[in-house]
Amino acid sequence: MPYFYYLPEEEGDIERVKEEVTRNRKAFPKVLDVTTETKKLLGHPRQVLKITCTGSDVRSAYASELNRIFGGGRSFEQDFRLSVRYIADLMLTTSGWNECDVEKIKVEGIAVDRAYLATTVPKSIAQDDTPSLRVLAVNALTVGEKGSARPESDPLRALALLTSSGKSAILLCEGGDDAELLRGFVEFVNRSDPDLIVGFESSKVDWLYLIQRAKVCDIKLSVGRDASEPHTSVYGHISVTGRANLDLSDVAGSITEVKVKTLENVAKYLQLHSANKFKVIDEWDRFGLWNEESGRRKLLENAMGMASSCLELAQSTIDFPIQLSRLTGLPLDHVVAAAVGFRVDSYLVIQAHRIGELIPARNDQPYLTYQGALVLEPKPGLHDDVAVLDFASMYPALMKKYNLSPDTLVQPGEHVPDDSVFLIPQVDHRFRKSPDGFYRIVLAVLIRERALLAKKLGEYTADSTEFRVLRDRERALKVVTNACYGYAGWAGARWYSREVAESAAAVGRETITKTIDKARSIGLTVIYSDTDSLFVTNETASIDRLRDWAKKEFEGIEIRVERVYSRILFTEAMKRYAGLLPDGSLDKVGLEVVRGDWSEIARQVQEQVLREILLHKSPEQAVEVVRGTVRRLRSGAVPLAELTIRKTLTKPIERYKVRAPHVEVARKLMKEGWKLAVGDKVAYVIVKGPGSLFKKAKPYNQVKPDDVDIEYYLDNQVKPAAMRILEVFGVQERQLFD
DNA sequence: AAGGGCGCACTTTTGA
DNA sequence: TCAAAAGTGCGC
Repeated sequence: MPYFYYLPEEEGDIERVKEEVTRNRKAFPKVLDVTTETKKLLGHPRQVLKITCTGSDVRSAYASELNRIFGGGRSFEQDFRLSVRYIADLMLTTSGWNECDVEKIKVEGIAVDRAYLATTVPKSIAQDDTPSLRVLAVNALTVGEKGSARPESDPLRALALLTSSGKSAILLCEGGDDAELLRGFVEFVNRSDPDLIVGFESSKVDWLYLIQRAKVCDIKLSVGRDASEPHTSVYGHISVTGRANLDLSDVAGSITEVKVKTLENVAKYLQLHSANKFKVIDEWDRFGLWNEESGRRKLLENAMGMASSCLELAQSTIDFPIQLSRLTGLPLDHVVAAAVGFRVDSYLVIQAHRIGELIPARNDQPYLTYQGALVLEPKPGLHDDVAVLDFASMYPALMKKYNLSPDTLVQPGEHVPDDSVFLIPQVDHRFRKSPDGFYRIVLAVLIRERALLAKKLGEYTADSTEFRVLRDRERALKVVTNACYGYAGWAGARWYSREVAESAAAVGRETITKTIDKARSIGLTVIYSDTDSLFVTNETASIDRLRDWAKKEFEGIEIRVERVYSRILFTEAMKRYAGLLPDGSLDKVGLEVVRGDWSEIARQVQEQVLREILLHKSPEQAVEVVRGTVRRLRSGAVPLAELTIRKTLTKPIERYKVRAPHVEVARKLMKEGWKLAVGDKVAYVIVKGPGSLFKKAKPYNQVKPDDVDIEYYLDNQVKPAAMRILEVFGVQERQLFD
């Protein structure tokens, strides 16, 4: 049954409140039971009332009513969804196994193999295997005559469907009526009865379109296991009852190596077999293709190729979200859609419940910034044989070590013995050494579990199923552990504490500063440092000494050699460098070449320059390479695709205060009927013409090769990308041009 | 019905 | 003409 907690302002009031809630049936008609319980509020035991109701919808109203009558009291957990309540109370495993006694029953209208009535309370059991799940991949083809397709008037042209058991269908809309297509979709889903439904950007594109079209055609999109229709739910995802509907672009979002996150790019990066079976075809090219036979065939083949890639992507990546779901207690479809902060939040809620803590509501606090990490100015130039040392999980380790937590924070002015607290340098916050704070309790569990898993991993070979399960579980633990620091500093967090985050950053700075000083004092050259890492000359004896020193000095926080560069190049800029790894590959950090907002031609030329420099130490050759690119550009031989610049719309178009090129292009496209939303990338090319740059930016598909402003690309793309590196070697700009 | 933190580099626009 | 502000995307 739904319940919430009420903590009166004065402890003595508890009986009075209890009496009121029990007797006043007029104000609290749906109260079922009231009991007194001992819970903890930030570690302090408190007597609270547990008020059980007959409906979940009245809890918030009753909580406010109590506040109105008694004033000053606080209520807790009145906004919990019942499903969350159930999972937390029974400590059930999400996306895992739980056990209970059952009786077989018959139910109507629910598409399941068998139905049982639980006769005992379910209990989580230690069983790790994942059953094989039926997967359905969906890809919708929309075509708009002028601009983006509009669900109010444009029918859904086709729908590619493919299941893990190999059934496939392309549902086509002939003429203007897609009602038959929609009915076919509902039938296909129900016949194949998938556990997972997957797509790419499906919550933003495919489902929205399907739902809208179903409304227009007055068709019930009964694809849930209870024949219900899809509905929008938390974290902006689309929920299908009884099935997990996953938008795989959420999974792809965490792959930082892929800059433009199209299905095509993700599939290629992951080397999926299906990667070459399709190409993402831009919206504006579709209308032309759709209206001629070979084009239409291509579009349909492509749609099926995308569905097959979605299926493969789901099968190859689903294990990690499953482990993340188990760890955080969020259902699979929620955990995929939820941002990092909400994953941590859910994990903490369950842990808090486990130790009897009252769970505060999420409420947006006023936002205060604080000083963060330390970055050292690099020593510019080429360096041979450089080791990168770093502290493993520095912030969580420090939060645990110094017991940084809202419940251990000593208020300013509060008198406590100096030796009973950790005094944090620079920021002067104090934290009690005991008892263990909430973050310490939670982080200790996370860190211990992870160490255990790492050990267990060694017992299996890398190709075994067990290994993969354990590795994904370890990754889930890592993600949640490392996000705790950011979570603590997030104003929307339930356990938000600027002091905690600020202190973690401060002890982080202290730790790395001490280590830098020590490294220098024992003769290591420190070339660069950022947050928790140290780039030093690779002298193993001294590094071992530093490691031993750190082990003693920081007890429990270890330095490891993360990697060694045979050769590394720094400019004067922080957070930007490139290194040569022993296997001959280049590691590029922060430079234009890894940024998504530079043209391909600029990135290419920088990559080539870096190669010449790092592999052959030859600025002269590098200059030749750039000159070659300059000639190619001038001759008009560089295709438009390499000149396209992409920038993201980070807010609604009307909120922009500045006429930036990508914003202007977005405005133009929207006027022409294209749909653009926050998060979309705008692709443009700079063309010849007078005036500011924003006047010369054109949508890349509307540009003819002769229009391109080659001078812009020479001066503002190729030159800066190349000179960023070459200026370190004294190369002059004019050497790049004739 | 939502999206962890700060530090830094860099381009382009804006406004004096 | 120039510094500040806006905007983006990166590193950790």
